Amino acid sequence: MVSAAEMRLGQILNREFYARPTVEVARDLLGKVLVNGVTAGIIVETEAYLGGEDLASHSAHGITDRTRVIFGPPGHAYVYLVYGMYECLNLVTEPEGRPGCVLVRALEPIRGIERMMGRRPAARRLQDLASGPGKLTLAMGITRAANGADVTRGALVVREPGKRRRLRITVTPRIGIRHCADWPLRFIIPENPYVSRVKPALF
DNA sequence: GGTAGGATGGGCT
DNA sequence: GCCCATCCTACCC
Repeated sequence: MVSAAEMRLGQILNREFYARPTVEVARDLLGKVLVNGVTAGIIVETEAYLGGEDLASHSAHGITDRTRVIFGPPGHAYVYLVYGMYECLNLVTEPEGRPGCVLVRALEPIRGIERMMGRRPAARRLQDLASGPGKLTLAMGITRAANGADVTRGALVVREPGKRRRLRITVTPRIGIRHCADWPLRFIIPENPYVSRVKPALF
């Protein structure tokens, strides 16, 4: 899926990138490269979690110890535990004070693949390494220790790919939620085999 | 190919 | 006490 030339990485996404409407950031993160230490993967699936009427968002009931990061400055990681077992990585969006974040749901692994496989013994194929929010954090070694971390510097960052490419993007409802279950807030690179699962396109 | 059910613990009412 | 932004295994076509 990815040529050797494309594995060369570009600039780290800066805070301005994240300080925008959540939906724009979610779309624009597709094709970018998530890096944590020696491991890296191309982001192929994201979901936007908004403020306001979006009751699926953790921020929907206001600021708590857990949700404080989502209201904080953009360009930071929000990592939480789901179902008592798995951790999910979000990137905080919008100007400081406004809630919003993007759930990173799937990656096409490009660097540190051996390392990722060691962390994901259940994965039988490359396609299963990081094709889901819980799988991705396991493979990349991202834990709640990274909650609140600045993703514009340090070990955990997002970079431009070496070669920019025009992407086809499909919009679908978000996965695994009860509230606002039909809102068009999931973004995928449709032909990419590392997407977590197929769901009918809306547009 | 497909899905039902269980593991497991924090957050919040 | 209930609700989960999930994943894996077993089992069934």
